[in-house]
Amino acid sequence: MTIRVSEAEKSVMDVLWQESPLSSLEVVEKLQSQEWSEKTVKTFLNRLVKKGVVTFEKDGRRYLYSPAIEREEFLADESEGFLDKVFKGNMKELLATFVENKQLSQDELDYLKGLLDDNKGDKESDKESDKESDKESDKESSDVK
Amino acid sequence: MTIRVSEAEKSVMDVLWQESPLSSLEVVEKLQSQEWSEKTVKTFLNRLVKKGVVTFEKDGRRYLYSPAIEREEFLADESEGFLDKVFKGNMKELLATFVENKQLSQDELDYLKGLLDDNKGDKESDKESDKESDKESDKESSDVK
DNA sequence: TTAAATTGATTACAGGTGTAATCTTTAACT
DNA sequence: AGTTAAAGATTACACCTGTAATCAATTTAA
Repeated sequence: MTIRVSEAEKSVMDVLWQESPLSSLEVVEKLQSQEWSEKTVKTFLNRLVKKGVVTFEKDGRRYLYSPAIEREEFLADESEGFLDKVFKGNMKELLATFVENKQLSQDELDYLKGLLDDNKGDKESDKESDKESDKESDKESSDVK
Repeated sequence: MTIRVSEAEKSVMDVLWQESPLSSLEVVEKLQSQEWSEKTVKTFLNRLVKKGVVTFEKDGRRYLYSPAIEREEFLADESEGFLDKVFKGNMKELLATFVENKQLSQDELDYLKGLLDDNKGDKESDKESDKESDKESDKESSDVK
């Protein structure tokens, strides 16, 4: 089940999630830091298309690529898998590991507390909203799906 | 980075972390749910030893295996990697994904709040691991890959 | 003491992944 | 229209992983 996307391929997905559609060369450019040959990146794009997580539309001789799955959905999937595989589903232990090991910043702490409050109040409702990641300082109402 | 332990190998580590030392057959037993042949499990033990994350002592004809790394250390490593690779280091987004997607139980929420309070008290001091500290540094550069 | 059984070591093999190079097609230039 | 250069498709190849089977050494049973 759940889509299998390798590490390197994830990097490619990340650039497409940032902006799309993009030609293969544009993707290559955005991945300069990885020092991958253009050929390598094209291989990844190819594999991603085969896996059905990236689509493309023709534009003359070249393709313009776009993600076929949403980032949030993907992250949720990955997180679920990580929780199960590494922490055997023990959410408390996972949280403890992150909180204790990473020494959260005050900002992150506040953010998290906000999340908790929302979450608690939310316990019964079921709403739809749209947020974008990264909200500095105080947060108000950011909840997703 | 550092230690690379595959999924299947992690399952083996899990049983050794639960109890050790164990003979290969005891490990196989504890992994019945996985429906792996005894041969398969032995392969994993072998690879884990080669990777330096499991040690053994001879007991007559057979080996008794034990983890060579601590579970907490391993979890921290994995978590760090997950944060970086999947969330590109964005801790807030990671937390949000877990909290929002998993609908934490009241129990988990309380637990997390407790963690946060502890963590906050820590905010100015500069100490290391306070929790379950049984820190015996057996620095043995056993690293693969 | 030999044979049998058990245990770890070695080998196998296909599918995924990182990392490309080469092949093929076709838009584009002369 | 023919040639070419660029884009995607195909092929390559070694290492990792899942999943074992077979080999070899050695303990134990006959």
